[in-house]
Amino acid sequence: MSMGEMPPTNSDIWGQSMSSSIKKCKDSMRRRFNDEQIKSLENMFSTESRPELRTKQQLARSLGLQPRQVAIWFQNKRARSKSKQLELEYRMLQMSYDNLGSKYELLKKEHESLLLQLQRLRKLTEKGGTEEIQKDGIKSETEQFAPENCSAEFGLPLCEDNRGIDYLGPESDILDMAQIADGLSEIENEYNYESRTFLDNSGCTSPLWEF
DNA sequence: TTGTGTTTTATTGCCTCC
DNA sequence: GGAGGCAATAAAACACAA
Repeated sequence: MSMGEMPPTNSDIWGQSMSSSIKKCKDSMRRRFNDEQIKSLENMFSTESRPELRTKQQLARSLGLQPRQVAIWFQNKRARSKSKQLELEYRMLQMSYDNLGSKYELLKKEHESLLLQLQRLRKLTEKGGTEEIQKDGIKSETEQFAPENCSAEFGLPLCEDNRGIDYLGPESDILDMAQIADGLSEIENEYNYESRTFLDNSGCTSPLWEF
């Protein structure tokens, strides 16, 4: 096509009644819509993604297109829009998943540290208290578990209120805690199993899922 | 220039709704 | 049953690196 030559309009190309040979020929002359046409179509789409037949006919007339072309454009546009939306949702879910994963790892570490603490405490109670240990010149257990030492000892973040090990209360309570620790170990197995399936839980109400 | 990947326009076949 | 929508797909148009 020479520079000054007018390109065939889309309505010239897309007659409704065409023989297959003509259709093939005209098919090979397919043109993309021009900027003005795209702009108008986009404008209409932004206000109404499924316009009525009459609206599509009016738009087609004003743009020099066949109504069918306009209908198809809207159909394709809806499909593109939907896939973009899906892509966006996928990215958001991915971010949420990563976020949840790192949170889980933190909780797991904290859980392991707590189990370790309980094990040490259990040993302490089995040995019969702190006096014997102090006799051997070893640092007293209460000293070891002082809040200021907890973090360095176990790699465990201190409690927000810095209650540390004192929070556990008297030794009779510690015995109960040791029993709980046994239960915890069993629960941990289930926990690990559930952690593999927690994302399947459609009833999850965590705010992490709400953007 | 050409090979390749992406985008855009159009078709086909199936489904739903009135 | 016809109209319109959607998913899948074809094929032309386009972009771009080598």
